[in-house]
Amino acid sequence: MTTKKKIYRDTEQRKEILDLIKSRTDHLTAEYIYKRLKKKFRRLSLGTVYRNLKALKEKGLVWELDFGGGLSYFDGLTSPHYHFICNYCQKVFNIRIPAIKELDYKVRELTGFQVDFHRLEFFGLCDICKEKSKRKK
Amino acid sequence: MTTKKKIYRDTEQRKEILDLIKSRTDHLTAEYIYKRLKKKFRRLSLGTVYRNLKALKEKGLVWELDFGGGLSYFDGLTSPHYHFICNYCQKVFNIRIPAIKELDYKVRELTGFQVDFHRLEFFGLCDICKEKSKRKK
DNA sequence: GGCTTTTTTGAATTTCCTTCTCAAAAACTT
DNA sequence: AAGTTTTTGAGAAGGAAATTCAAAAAAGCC
Repeated sequence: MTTKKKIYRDTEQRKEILDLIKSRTDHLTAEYIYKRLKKKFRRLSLGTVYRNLKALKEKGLVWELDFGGGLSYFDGLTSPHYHFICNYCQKVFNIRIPAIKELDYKVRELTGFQVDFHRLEFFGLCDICKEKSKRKK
Repeated sequence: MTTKKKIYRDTEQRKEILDLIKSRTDHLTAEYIYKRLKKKFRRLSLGTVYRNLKALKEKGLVWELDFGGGLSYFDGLTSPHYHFICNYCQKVFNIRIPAIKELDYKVRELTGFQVDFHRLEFFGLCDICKEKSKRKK
């Protein structure tokens, strides 16, 4: 089984998708990216967006985030970090705590498994939604 | 906006789905539960399984786990705990470390958000798959 | 126990997100 | 510039979960 190295070509579409994701700190869905870039590439297709997101993910240039609910979000921040998801507005925020490697060691001790990495997501209310819910009471 | 309390009736199907999940420490998909119980209820439909899983989740009797990949797993262990997913066999294991509340406090300090809970998942190779990959080298 | 009301079921259909197919277009190679 | 391989757009296909609706089952009531 020889793993043939996949060669990626440079296309305008791929470049723009990456630029859009990297230009933002929030997290975009394929659908959103499609709608945004449709203005520039009038013949863009959704399939192309999905294909490129997959390619960019394979190259390690973006992260795919899946918090359940059947929707994927794409994150341009690819250094280890965690996420916060607002239970009210569903927005996703980057949490800049460096990855806590000790957690992996602990699980390795407990289970004997080979622990490579972990994912950590926080849930609650973001500052805006927190204010809103306060006013309602 | 008055939230009407949903009344759940006791049905054989619902009871058996819950019993099956609670009787196991591994994590079951809707499809698996359907196939298992189809033997007992010959006219069972997949829709019924999905409907009941949703109801049981709402009642807090089971957890729905979604690790990306578009498939949900159901967990009968509903006290706070973490998970380990084997990157090779895709099996999900319960990790019995008590929830680390300090993480939530830290994020609250950092962001000002209201942090209710977190989810923590570890990835790597389980003992069986670790052995297999060793032998292959 | 019967009778009424409300929920649940099975079966099929529908929705939603994502992947795939394939001919035409674009990007690399030499 | 010609040949080779990848990528594109458009639409079809896939797959998990949700939904629809008439019939069946459960709970409430007398």
